[in-house]
Amino acid sequence: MNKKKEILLKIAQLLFTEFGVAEVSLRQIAAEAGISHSNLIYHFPSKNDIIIALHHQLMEKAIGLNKQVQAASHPLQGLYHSTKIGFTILYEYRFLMIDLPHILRDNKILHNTFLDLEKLRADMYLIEIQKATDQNLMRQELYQGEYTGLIERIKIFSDAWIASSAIYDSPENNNVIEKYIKLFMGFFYPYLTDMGRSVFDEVYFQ
Amino acid sequence: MNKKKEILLKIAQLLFTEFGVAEVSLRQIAAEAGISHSNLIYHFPSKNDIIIALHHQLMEKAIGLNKQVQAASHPLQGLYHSTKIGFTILYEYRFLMIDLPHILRDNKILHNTFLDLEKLRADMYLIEIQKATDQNLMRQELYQGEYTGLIERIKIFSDAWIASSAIYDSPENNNVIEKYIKLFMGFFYPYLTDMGRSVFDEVYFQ
DNA sequence: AATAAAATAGTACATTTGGCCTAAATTTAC
DNA sequence: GTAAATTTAGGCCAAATGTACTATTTTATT
Repeated sequence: MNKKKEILLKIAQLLFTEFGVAEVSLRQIAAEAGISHSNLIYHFPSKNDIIIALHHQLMEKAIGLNKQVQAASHPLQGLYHSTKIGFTILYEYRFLMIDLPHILRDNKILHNTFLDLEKLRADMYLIEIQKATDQNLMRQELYQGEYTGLIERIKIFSDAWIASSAIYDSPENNNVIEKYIKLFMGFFYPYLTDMGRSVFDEVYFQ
Repeated sequence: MNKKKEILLKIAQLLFTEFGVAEVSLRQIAAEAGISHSNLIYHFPSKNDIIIALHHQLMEKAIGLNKQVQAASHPLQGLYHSTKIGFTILYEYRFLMIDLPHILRDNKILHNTFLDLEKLRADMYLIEIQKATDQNLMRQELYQGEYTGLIERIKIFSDAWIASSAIYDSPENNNVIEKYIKLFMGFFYPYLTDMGRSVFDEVYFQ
């Protein structure tokens, strides 16, 4: 990726975050970058191209940083750390999440990428939960599909917390990430065994 | 409310649902209604006025229909029925939920109305949970603020399931409401006592 | 240094959109 | 039946936006 393009993307990202994707025009981005409208178009023919490039950046970061947390001592710790990192990265690119339904509607490629990624994540959660039940950290299902349902709820939460934050949290609040990580971890608590809870407390309150 | 205005609102609602609020212009709505652009503006000076009117309709319906479920025999039943009705109404006006962050950002009045309503709902949930623990249908909190966290997650889910559905579910799927009601009810299951679970199964699988 | 490629700016155009004003038509009220 | 009001339509304007084309400047390559 070109140095110049990265600067332009950074500016676009900041504007999108502050005003929303729909409210920012290519001309505004160009003005903010101190270049001409035509020049911006030379680099990114349309707003969609900018969004795709930013989305690509996000994916790269997510993959890169996730490698650091492969070796977790137990499932709950891995869950906690990958959540923390994932949420932090996502928050940087929160304009994507706030506009998610629109962006994906307008963009078949991103939509498919997104669906693939979500599928991977769902599988990952299923494996982690499986590990946790094997190690007697989480209890067995009380009914068929209980944990599948949990994962569905988790997915919705993961996609939605940023939009929710935009509605409920004041812009000055800079503890939002912690707040939503805590809420996220709360999803698992009622499924934990006694042993699971003591491990959980240990991980969570280091 | 004027008869003519109601027709116009219905048309706007359908267009918003199909294409999204941002993508529909006043001229399109007017064209669809078979009237002139100026005439539509005579009734609704701006798109915002249409959105506010539709939001008002939604509130009226929600209040009206909720009166029918005041007398529930026990907390879980009340929760289930009010969820069912609430979700059904909300789905009719799903364009509001899909665009929620944008609409509320552009509209201080709606934003405040929304926050007030969410506060009421949170209180309602707290009361229902209190009732359920008193009647030994739900267990006591395992830690301070456990149920407050649950309610927060429930709120996010309630605000987000429609947007999530727009991403994950195919448009032909007309069982989405049932799907998300089921997921919603799953929030409570791990907190239920043995007695609570038998009551739950009774309510849920009538 | 010369030449090709890449980057930048300027301009112009068509389209869309919200807003505004005026005039005609229709309905309502007396 | 007539006057007043409400409702409707048409036209016009200004701003914004995406898009395309051309010309100039800068950078890279040899």
